[in-house]
Amino acid sequence: MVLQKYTFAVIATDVAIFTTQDGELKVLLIGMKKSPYEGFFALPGGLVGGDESIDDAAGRHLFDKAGVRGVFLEQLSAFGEPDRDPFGRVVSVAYYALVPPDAHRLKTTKQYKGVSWFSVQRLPNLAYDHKHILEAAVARLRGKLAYSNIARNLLSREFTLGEMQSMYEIILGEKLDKRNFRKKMIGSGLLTETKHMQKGRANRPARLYTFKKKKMVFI
Amino acid sequence: MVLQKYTFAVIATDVAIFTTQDGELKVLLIGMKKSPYEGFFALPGGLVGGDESIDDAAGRHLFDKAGVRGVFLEQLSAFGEPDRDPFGRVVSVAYYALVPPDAHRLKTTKQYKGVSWFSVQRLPNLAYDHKHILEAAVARLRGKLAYSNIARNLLSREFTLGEMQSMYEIILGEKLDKRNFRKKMIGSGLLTETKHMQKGRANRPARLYTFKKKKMVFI
DNA sequence: TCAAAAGTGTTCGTGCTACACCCATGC
DNA sequence: GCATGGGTGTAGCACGAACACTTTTGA
Repeated sequence: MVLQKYTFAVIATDVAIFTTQDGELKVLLIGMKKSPYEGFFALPGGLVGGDESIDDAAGRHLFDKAGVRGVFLEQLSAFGEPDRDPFGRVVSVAYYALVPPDAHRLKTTKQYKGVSWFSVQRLPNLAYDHKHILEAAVARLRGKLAYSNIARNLLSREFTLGEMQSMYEIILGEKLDKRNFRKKMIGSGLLTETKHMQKGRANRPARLYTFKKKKMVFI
Repeated sequence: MVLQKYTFAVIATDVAIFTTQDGELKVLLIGMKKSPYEGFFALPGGLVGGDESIDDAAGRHLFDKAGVRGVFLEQLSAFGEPDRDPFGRVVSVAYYALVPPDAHRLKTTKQYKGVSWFSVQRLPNLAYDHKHILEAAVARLRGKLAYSNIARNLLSREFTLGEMQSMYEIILGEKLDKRNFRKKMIGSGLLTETKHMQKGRANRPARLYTFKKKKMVFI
């Protein structure tokens, strides 16, 4: 059990950025070009600056890659197997972020070339231990949905109960009963009914709701 | 937002080791002798070796300081504020561990000089950001108690339902109803009734129970 | 008029809560 | 015999689950 006096490591953050789109839970991935991972995809992330907190670094990488700020961002776990990165000893502190579906215009802009959304059901090959990280992130998200209101971070400012329900169904991977869902959500006291109605759809217009408070509430 | 190409940091682990004793939740702390923290106490921990995973390092420090192996040990979070350690850039990956009350004989042995248990209700001054880490650990423990069976890791192999209930009360910080608690625990199917009875106490002997399975079950 | 999603109540079972008294032992 | 913790049942309530039809719009 002999140790060198000090072992230094590079500190990185990787961020699993989730959104819902087309009835699926999607995560942002970046195509890699460098050996030994050409053709693989990776979670956005990068190094932590020398005078920067890890949280700040995660927020910075989130903004650089997804162009969003001020969204839900929470630490998942640190990943530090000695051989997780062929480059050398890199400890990654993983985060997950939730962005509403109307915030990601990134697919069209040039800055985000090589960046795209993938359904978590159909993932490409992932570099490093990112498959492992992503599985942990999805599990955490699914678990937290049950007893918190983090779901709000995946919805637009105004949303219909139908949209909200389908978002829950996407993440949980199961169908929910419409009447029970509406009863529970309206009864939770976290939503405000607006005066606006959804428009321009070939069906009865749905009422739009907003969340009451900015801050997170754990139900 | 200019970054040096690589920023290196020292990787450490800190472990909040909990047990229950004398009706209180206790945590293991080490008295410090070196400036600028002489007179302060710190969570046991230390550096991660160059070829060692962070999990392994946490287990090693747990064994070195508390003399126990194979107990519950789970990562809490990484703490990486740039100024959290006056020594330099040290990123700490914090863990929490649960040890049964009959496993800690350490107070008497010489090897563990300067190491002692403190009630989480009456903490001494803590070095670094260890107050912050410890608060996070207690909150996690309290939260997990509600929906998992991690409590088993704080009990001896055979235990009475009274001991179990008082352990829950210690951690949750509230009184529980005896009949409801017993009903719920027996009904959970996680316990096995043994043929042994508690002995040598000035009251009616209590039946001893064990846990059914080795592996963790989330109820 | 048709397709599509919105909207709406009731019943049943389960699980949580509150609550008080007798029992077995050591001293 | 007394102090101490062990051991037991029931009633009320809240909550979740199951379940089907009418309404409103655009095409």
